[in-house]
Amino acid sequence: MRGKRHDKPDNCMVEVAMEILGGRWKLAIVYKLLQGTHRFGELKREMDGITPRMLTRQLRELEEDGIVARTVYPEVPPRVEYSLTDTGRSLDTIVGLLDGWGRSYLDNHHPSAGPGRN
Amino acid sequence: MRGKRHDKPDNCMVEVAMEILGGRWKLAIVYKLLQGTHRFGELKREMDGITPRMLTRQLRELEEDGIVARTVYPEVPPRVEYSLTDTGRSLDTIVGLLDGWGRSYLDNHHPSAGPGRN
DNA sequence: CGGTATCCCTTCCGATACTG
DNA sequence: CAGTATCGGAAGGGATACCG
Repeated sequence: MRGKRHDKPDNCMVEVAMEILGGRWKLAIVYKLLQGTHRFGELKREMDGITPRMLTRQLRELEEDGIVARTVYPEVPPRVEYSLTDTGRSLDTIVGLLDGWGRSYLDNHHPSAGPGRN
Repeated sequence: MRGKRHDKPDNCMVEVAMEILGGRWKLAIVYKLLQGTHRFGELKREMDGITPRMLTRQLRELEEDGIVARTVYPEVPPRVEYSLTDTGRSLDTIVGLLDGWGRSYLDNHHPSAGPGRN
């Protein structure tokens, strides 16, 4: 999903969004940060199963793409806070709709009976 | 993005949507099909650079996930038409917003000057 | 606390050639 | 026309251990 950076002379710009948000934990992070600023450790604790390596990587990529802002406080012990940029906050509606869509998807395809190729 | 099928007892269902829509060509396909039913060859011609193998795979996965409906007409030469299910059409708003977001993202991060880690 | 470094496996996905 | 078969590279991402 990465590698070809947003070079889409295409008709449809959906893929641009996907290149930026397509990572395994990207939207989950944005979702958390929509609720407010978080420290590294907070995110790590609240995102079930993520390794520090992955959290760092995804945060750095979101930062480079202008979605997340990283603030380092020169204290001991170190404190680093992550928040959304304006661009990041502009994902509010979309993330909300995706969350709702996923929710109702799990309903309609009632997980009790659903096979779900696995 | 695939493999762990929609098993998210989590707080946020965004990842469910991502597992379904996260493929390289998935949303581009949905985007096309939102404009109406298409035949295999039509999609292939209109989606720049996609190989038949990839088109088949992504269509099949979308079908298994209940997004796309596949209709085979027993004719010679063969004709197969792809359209969206109700679930697929329910992505209309989201796809539109993602498209708009990608578009304005490319603007704000004016591609003329933007470095874009590559 | 907030990360890195290393290793390695899996999945994705593109190229190419072939088929009913 | 609408696919399949096979191959192989590359990116994504998890486990574990260590660092300033």
